[in-house]
This record gives sequence, structure tokens and C-alpha cells, in this order.
Amino acid sequence: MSAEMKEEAIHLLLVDDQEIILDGLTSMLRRFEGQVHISGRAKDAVDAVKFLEDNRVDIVLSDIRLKNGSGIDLCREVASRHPEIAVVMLTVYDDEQYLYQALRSGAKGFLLKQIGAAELVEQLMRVRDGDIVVDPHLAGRVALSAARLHSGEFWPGAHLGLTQRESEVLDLVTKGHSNKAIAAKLFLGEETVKTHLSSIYRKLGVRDRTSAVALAMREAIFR
Amino acid sequence: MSAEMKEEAIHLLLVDDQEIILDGLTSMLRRFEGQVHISGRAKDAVDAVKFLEDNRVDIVLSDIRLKNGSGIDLCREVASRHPEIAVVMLTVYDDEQYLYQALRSGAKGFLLKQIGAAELVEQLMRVRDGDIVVDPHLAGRVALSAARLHSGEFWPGAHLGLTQRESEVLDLVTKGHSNKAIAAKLFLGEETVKTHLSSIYRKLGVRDRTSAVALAMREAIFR
DNA sequence: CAAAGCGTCCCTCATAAGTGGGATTCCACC
DNA sequence: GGTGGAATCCCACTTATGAGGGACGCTTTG
Repeated sequence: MSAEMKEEAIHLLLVDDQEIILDGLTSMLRRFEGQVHISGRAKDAVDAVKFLEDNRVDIVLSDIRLKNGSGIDLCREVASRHPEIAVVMLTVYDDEQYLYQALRSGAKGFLLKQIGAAELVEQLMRVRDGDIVVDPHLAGRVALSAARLHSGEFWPGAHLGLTQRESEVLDLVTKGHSNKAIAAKLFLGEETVKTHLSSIYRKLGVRDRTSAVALAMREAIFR
Repeated sequence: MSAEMKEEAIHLLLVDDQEIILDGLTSMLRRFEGQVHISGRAKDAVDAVKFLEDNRVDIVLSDIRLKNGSGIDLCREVASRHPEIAVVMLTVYDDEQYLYQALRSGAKGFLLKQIGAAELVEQLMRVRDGDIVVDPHLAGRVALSAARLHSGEFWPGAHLGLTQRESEVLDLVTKGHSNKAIAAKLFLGEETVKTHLSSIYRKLGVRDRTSAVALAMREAIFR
């Protein structure tokens, strides 16, 4: 405890287009004044970048969706202009895709807004110490995905009983390709594609590619 | 001003599963202590209903998405058990569909979380006085929709240049019907359906029904 | 090892889908 | 009173799609 008290407070910039969130964070973090210090608040990416020019900030805590440009854009901007400043995304979107996008854009953390105050501060301190953090609620799911990807046993649509190959085919169908084009892309005969499609229709309980696409997009298997 | 000061403060119950939001609202509304008073906070619909049993509450301010049941459920519950208590939805979902659903379920207001403190308090006072309020950001759009519906000049897909008939056809295609089935449903010849489809493809810039469906669903024209 | 599942390819056949013409009526707008 | 778009229908033609078979090699699994 005393070891941590010696360290300087983390300087934060809060970025969110909703005042409620800014207020909420401020009031949450007030209880941890020794550990975190709110340097400033911004309502969009432009304001945020401007603020970083002439203020000390260790971590930018930003929502994903902002008014002028997304938090993802902000990540890239900060990563290129101020590589020493970490950006942590704080969002309601409990979505793996967003997480991956954020991390690829240089985010050092991805937390959900349902996080508690103490936990938030703890994660911020870990980021300050060089860690990359992921919200515990997402971490489990992500690890599972990663494990499945590693062993090659996971692909979109697997939960519907589709094989990997069938998923590849359905994906291309969803993108509007003809059987011939799909065959060319996958280095297959057109007949093979048809065979796969027949299996897909049987498994999905549909009669043609149109319904299959509708189902795939509704269930968010592909987009 | 003095006339308003004479009135009693509005007793609020805040409902949201995110602590940040509860904290944010609390700290926002602290500046308006004479006009609003926070009776309590709840994390889900069950807690909220329980709280209403033995506390004075004038307005329930709730998110749409909660842990146990939605804010919509809460609306119905409160409307039937405590018709004298108004429920106001406060949400990030800037979506007309949610708005309509909430109002049909008895909500007395629909506000977006991006609202400012002063405006929030003003809207709450209007609800207390019997008004039904809609966030100004949504109100314009809603009025436009309503006007278009009234004059019959609005249908899904109109913004892409589709005619009303073409939209009907595309809708049925999206639902997986064949040209023949569509013709039967709309009392048309199959050729007519084909003619419409060709126009649709031209206007959407696609080559077949599969891509048209993908586009329609991606753009959320139909689902 | 045998069975099962997957992935690949092949064939035939029926029909659905899509194109490009042309035609008619109705209605609104200039 | 003409122009043009929308909606309807028709025909001829080409191509894509899907069903129903069968066949072969490969792996996994019991």
C-alpha cells in the first residue's frame, strides 16, 4: 500500500460526448485522488488531441463512439503523435470485434462501462505500468476464441453446425459472389461449391441462397 | 422563478445497471437540488419495483437495457401497478423504434443520455406537469417521419430512389420469397416482378437478388 | 479395421433468375 | 397537350441455381 502511495497520480484525459459519463467518471474517480488525477475532459477526438498538445496526460480514457471521428481514430492519432501516451477505450459495446479493432489501432486497454470504480483504477495502474488490459468480462470470451482459433476449431457459423469450408462458401455468397466466382476464389470446381451450398441450405433449413444470406446477416454470422 | 421555487422538488428514482451513469446523474442533478430530489437508485427492474413499494417517487428515470428485464418491461410494470408514477426512458439508443416501443408501453418521456443537465431538469418538470416529452434530437426526425407517413410519401428504401412498389418487392425478396411467390402475394404477373427487380438492381448498383438482400439488410432497410 | 464425416469432383435435369426488347395505362407536371 | 415516370404485362433468350444422384481419397474415431 505505502509503496503505491509513493508513486505519482496518473494524469487522465476523459473523452466522451456524453456529459453524464464525464460527470460519472469524475465522481467515481474522486474517491481515488491519490492514484488518479483528472487533467481534463474532452467531448470529441479533435478537442482531445488539442488538449494533449500542452497538458500532461498519461492515459486517455475514451469512448469508442464520439461526435467527430471515432475513438479508434483517436487511438491512431495519439499512437502516432504521442506514442508515450496510452489510450484506453471505455465503452458499453461488449463486442469482440470492437476490441480487436481498438487493439489493432494501438489502444492499451479495453474496458466496459459497467466496470466498478476500484477495478477501473486498478486497471489504469496496470496500464501505467506498461500492461495491456482487457475487461474481465470480455477476457474470458476472448481467451476462448483465441484458443479455438489456435486449434483451428472455430469459425463463424460453427455454432450452426457449418463446417469451416461451408462457412467460407457462405461468407462469399453473402458478399454477393456467384457460384463460379466462389469456385475461382477458393480454387474449387463449381460443382463442389454447389455441393457445399446444398449442405448449407440443409443445415440452415432454407431453400436458396437468398434466404441463407438473410439468415446469415440477421444472425450476424457474416456482414 | 419564484413560482417554481414554491413547488416541491420532484422525487426521482434512477435506474441503470451502470454505476457510472448513476454517479453521473447524481452529480449532474446535485446542481438542481431545489427542483429535483433523488429518492433512490436501482440497478435493475426488480429492485426498482421493490423500491416503489414503500418510497415516494414521482418519476422513474430508467435506461432501456437493464440486467433483469428491459426498461420497457419496467414501464409496463409501473404503468399497471403505480399509474400515478411516470417513467421516463433515458438511453443512448437514438432509435425511433425504441421510442415508439417505449411510448406504447406507457413511458411518459424518452430522452437521450447526451442531454445536458439543465435541459434534463426542464424536461422532468414538464413530465411532472403531465406532458409527454421526447428528446429534441429525436423530435425533429419523428415529426418528419410522421408527416411523411401522413402524406403517404414515405416508405423504406425511398432514400435510395426506390419506388413504393419496388420497396414492397425488395421486402419480399429479403424475406426469401421467389419471384413467383412475390407475384402471387402482390397479385402481379411474374414478369412484372422481374421488371421491378431489374430496376431495383440498377438503382442499388447490384447484379442479383443476393447482393440486393445483403445490401438491404446491411443498410437496415428491411429485416 | 470399419464407419462416419469431410472435401473434392462429376453428371443430368428442371426450373429460377435476369436481360433486353416492346407495349399499355394512368397520373402529375410543365 | 406533350413529356416522363410509375406500374403493369408480354415474349424470347441466356445463364445461374439447386436437387439428386454417384465416386474417390482422407482423417478421425469407435
